[in-house]
Amino acid sequence: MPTLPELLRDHKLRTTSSRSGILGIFMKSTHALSYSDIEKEVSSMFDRVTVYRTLKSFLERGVIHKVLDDGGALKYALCNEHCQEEAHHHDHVHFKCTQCGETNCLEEVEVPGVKLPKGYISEEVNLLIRGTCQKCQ
Amino acid sequence: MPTLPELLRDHKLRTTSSRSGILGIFMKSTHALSYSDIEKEVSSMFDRVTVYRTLKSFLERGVIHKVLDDGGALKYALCNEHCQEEAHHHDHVHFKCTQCGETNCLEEVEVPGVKLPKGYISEEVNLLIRGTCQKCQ
DNA sequence: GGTTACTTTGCAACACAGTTGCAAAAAATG
DNA sequence: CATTTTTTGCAACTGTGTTGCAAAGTAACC
Repeated sequence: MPTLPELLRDHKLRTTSSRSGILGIFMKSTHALSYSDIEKEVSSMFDRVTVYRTLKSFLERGVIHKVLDDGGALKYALCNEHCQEEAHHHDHVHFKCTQCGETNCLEEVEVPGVKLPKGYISEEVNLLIRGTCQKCQ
Repeated sequence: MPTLPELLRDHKLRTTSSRSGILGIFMKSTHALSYSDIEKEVSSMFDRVTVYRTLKSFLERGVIHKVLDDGGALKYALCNEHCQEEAHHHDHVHFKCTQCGETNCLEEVEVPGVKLPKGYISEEVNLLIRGTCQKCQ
């Protein structure tokens, strides 16, 4: 498991205070974060635009990936070993709790193979399950 | 297959020109529609707010369902027999073409069963596959 | 058909997500 | 430490989606 500055260097990103700050938030979070989740923690330190541009850099370099949401705002989560640059399979299973609103990446659950009609070529599979999580019962 | 006014009546919605107009657009479309797709066609007839409120009514009464999108705007599509009020299983497989941007409901493809870790209770499963469609190769 | 009750519409205004251009500040490189 | 390149902050903007309120429309009943 690489350290924070290593993670930035590995993805060819300069170390700046906003990148360290925002990456740190991702590293200590157990669930996917929306822009506003991040804003809340860093609004006094960095400009809105900087937060968005930092997220964009992280996405482009494969540090984080998008997590779909049903209607609400897009969320973001750290990539694990399985979705790094080389392997890059980017198939994800996410669980959104309708009670607490948290979205978790379910690493344990494997994406089931889907047989597409002929002519369709799959690049990325995203499975979003809505329901109730352990904490909220 | 019910007619347009029947469809409205079946879902306990009054017949108004905006509902007829917008439902008509859904009925003749082969793919999921975003708000702006609809806006383009009806902006001269109805106010923005009316379009949003019509979509909201359709969602609440089960005429249409949300179609997830990766980052872009949310889309909407007509419910078929499988996702009507009673049965209401609401599990969907959608395919978004990264070339043309169109999103289709894949009725033929069945949602694969997913084994969740204990404690998670599933209510709705949404599978979004990104890739290239038949038309765009 | 006309009156009443209730729903829907349009307008104005707002909240939030996300983007772009540009000049100033901060990194990396020699 | 000077130069090049990247990153940041500010202002301004686009787009999605919502809310309050008064006016218009729909349905239902006499």
